[in-house]
Amino acid sequence: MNVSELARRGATTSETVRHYTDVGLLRPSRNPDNGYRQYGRDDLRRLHFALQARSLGFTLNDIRTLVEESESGRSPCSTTRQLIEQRLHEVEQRIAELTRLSARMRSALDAWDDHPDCAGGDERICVLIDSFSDEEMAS
Amino acid sequence: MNVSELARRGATTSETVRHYTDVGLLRPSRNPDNGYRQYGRDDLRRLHFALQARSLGFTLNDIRTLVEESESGRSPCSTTRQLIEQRLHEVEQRIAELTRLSARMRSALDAWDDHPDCAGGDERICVLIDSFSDEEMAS
DNA sequence: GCTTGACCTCCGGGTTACCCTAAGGTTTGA
DNA sequence: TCAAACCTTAGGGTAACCCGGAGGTCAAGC
Repeated sequence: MNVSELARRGATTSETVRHYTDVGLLRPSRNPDNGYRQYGRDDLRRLHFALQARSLGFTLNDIRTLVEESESGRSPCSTTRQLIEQRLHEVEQRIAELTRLSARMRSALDAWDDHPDCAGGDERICVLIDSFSDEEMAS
Repeated sequence: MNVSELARRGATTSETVRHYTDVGLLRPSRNPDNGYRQYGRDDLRRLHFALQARSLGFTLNDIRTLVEESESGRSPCSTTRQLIEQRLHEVEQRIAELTRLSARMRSALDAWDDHPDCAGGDERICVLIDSFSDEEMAS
């Protein structure tokens, strides 16, 4: 496989494949005739993994660590475990936040449709903005 | 309020406040004596809103549009509505993806603990990586 | 009155994970 | 044989910041 085929199979772009190669996540051999990168089955697996881990918010650096450790055949060391646990925890928080915020944005939008009023005075009320202005903690 | 106080009240950093100011989201006056930025109540509201909208994935550019339109006192124009609907839709998808992926990562981690085996052969099995390798679509 | 520490200003470079362009070489199909 | 569609490297650009330096300002303590 060369760049564009790996990209296609991984449902990503050639640039991303090249980038992951540059940072050492993918390790193609080179076609001696023309210098083209040549990827194998493992690269496709790594690419799949990397893309999903990226989506979970791991950095490419962390992903490289995970890949290396996974391929070493050892059990994850405690720092690696922590890395994952930590991220998983953050993802849970993130899901909760996204859920909360999107509900808020939705109702703010509905309210905005109903009264777009941004009363002219000094204490103006702009529905969309004010509904995010933490007035809920006002006792 | 000057920079650091606004930052504190918005639970963010001074750099972020300055950045939002640079891109025109916040519009402080200047203390004529020393040139310090001076923020008011509206800036705090806008800052709150901007931070939450950022967290929902809106760009600073889009946020500026939202703020301007909201403060204009008009109802959201259809493109603005679309902007929000679109983002809300993406957030829903994102929540679903994060949920799916984090469950997968969790079970991959558990499996990795159980058998760290990365069999030496050509077709090696690295639990963590392979569990993201889309083998589920293999009938 | 003077120093100290914590602010402030602007400016320019660094970060991450890419994307895009340019200038060239290669391969493939009509 | 020629064009389209690949490939290479090298470089710059992007968003939303973070960080550092050089220098001005300000409130507190001695």
